[in-house]
Amino acid sequence: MSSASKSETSPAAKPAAKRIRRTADEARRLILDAAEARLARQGPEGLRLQDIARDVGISHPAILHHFESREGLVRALIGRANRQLRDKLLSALDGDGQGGDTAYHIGHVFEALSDRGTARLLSWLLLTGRASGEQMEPNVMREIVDAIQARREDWAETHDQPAPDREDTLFIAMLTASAAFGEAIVGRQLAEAAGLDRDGLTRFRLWFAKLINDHLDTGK
Amino acid sequence: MSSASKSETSPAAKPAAKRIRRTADEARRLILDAAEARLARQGPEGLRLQDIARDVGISHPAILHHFESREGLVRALIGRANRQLRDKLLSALDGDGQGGDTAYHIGHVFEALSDRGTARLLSWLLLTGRASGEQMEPNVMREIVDAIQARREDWAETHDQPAPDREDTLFIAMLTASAAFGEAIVGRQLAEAAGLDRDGLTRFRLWFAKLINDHLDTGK
DNA sequence: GGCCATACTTACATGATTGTCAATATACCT
DNA sequence: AGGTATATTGACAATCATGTAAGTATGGCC
Repeated sequence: MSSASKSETSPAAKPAAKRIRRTADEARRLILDAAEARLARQGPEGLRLQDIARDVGISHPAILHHFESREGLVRALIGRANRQLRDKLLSALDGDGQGGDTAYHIGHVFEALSDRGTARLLSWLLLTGRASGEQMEPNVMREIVDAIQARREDWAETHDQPAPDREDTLFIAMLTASAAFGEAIVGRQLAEAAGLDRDGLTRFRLWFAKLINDHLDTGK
Repeated sequence: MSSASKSETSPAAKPAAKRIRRTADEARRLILDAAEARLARQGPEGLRLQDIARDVGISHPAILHHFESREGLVRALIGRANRQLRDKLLSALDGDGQGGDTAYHIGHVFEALSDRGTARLLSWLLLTGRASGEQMEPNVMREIVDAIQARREDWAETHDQPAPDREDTLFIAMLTASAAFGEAIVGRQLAEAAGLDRDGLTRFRLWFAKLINDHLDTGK
């Protein structure tokens, strides 16, 4: 009845002649990678210790050894995803090569957020009720808004325009974040349903950047 | 170690003196309601037959009796959510009291989509890999785009303007859908992280409607 | 009032999944 | 080389979730 799901036996492990021993960090990294991949592909229900272990090529107690419990693994996953997202976002904003092109940065933020893996991971966490909100991106969100706002104020000053409203900037950020998240989740289906071709999504992102750009120019 | 999750024993059922017997339809409805509530609150992992049964006040085999299997229940849930969303969207577009105010309709669509329950449910389905895309809203998406496009063309004609680009309309719809979905999932956290008060989200929606409106006026 | 269909229940079977434990092997250090 | 810390394993235990079977009670119908 189902096409392809459940256990998904990976044809990896064999009689396993010699035992491989990694450093703890390396092992943790591999496990988290595998877990993240499963999560992105199959959703929360695909997050089974046995499966992840098989993906990595180890036995499942090894995972418990490194993370104590399944919950521990999940928490580690949350932590790493948060850090990755944070880094991506901040570096997206750091790209200062483009002078005052705010929309350019918005585009980068959009891409950072709409990365399938990260967005889906975080979405799941939010849907599950984890990600208490404090550990989310409380400061990051503010940092980003501040960065964009600073840019807009610079631009306004050099062009002899009135200073932009801060809430307007905040809303731009929220829209970008929401849209990027949403796109990561329903984007494919939406595009498909609308009969949009492969690079339709690319055009969509450009269109969005332009929309924001126009708003920046006209709005104030 | 966890705040409040797991089984969440509802203090409902008691020695249950008399046995309640509902019509099959009524029973199915109650079960689906309970399942949907659990899903919205706890995510996929909260979708356990025992828990749902307890919520309704019945025993878990009763659920199996009505839906055959857990999968059957999930499918029924999908079907109902799709129908509900479809109805909401179409009725949002039917509100023809507002003449040619396209943004007004966009706002309604946004609200229909960003309903927490529905959006989270559908998100989970998409994340899980169900919702094959055919059963999604293939025609609905097109219907909506067509409806908006028709409106825009009417408006353009009466105002002696060039006809609007259809892809532009499509992108507006995609942005609205993505943003609404995203908002339903990360909206709270985002607003919280940004230090936005309770009706900040309302202002955000208005702001978005205005953004679209401006685009409609200026864009072409 | 008696009969029938069926919503519902209790008790049990089955399978899968997390977690524990003692034992083993490998990298590193002296 | 030998010793030690620990990454890793296989076998087992405990729990839990779905699903089955058989019997019970209730509403509708004649």
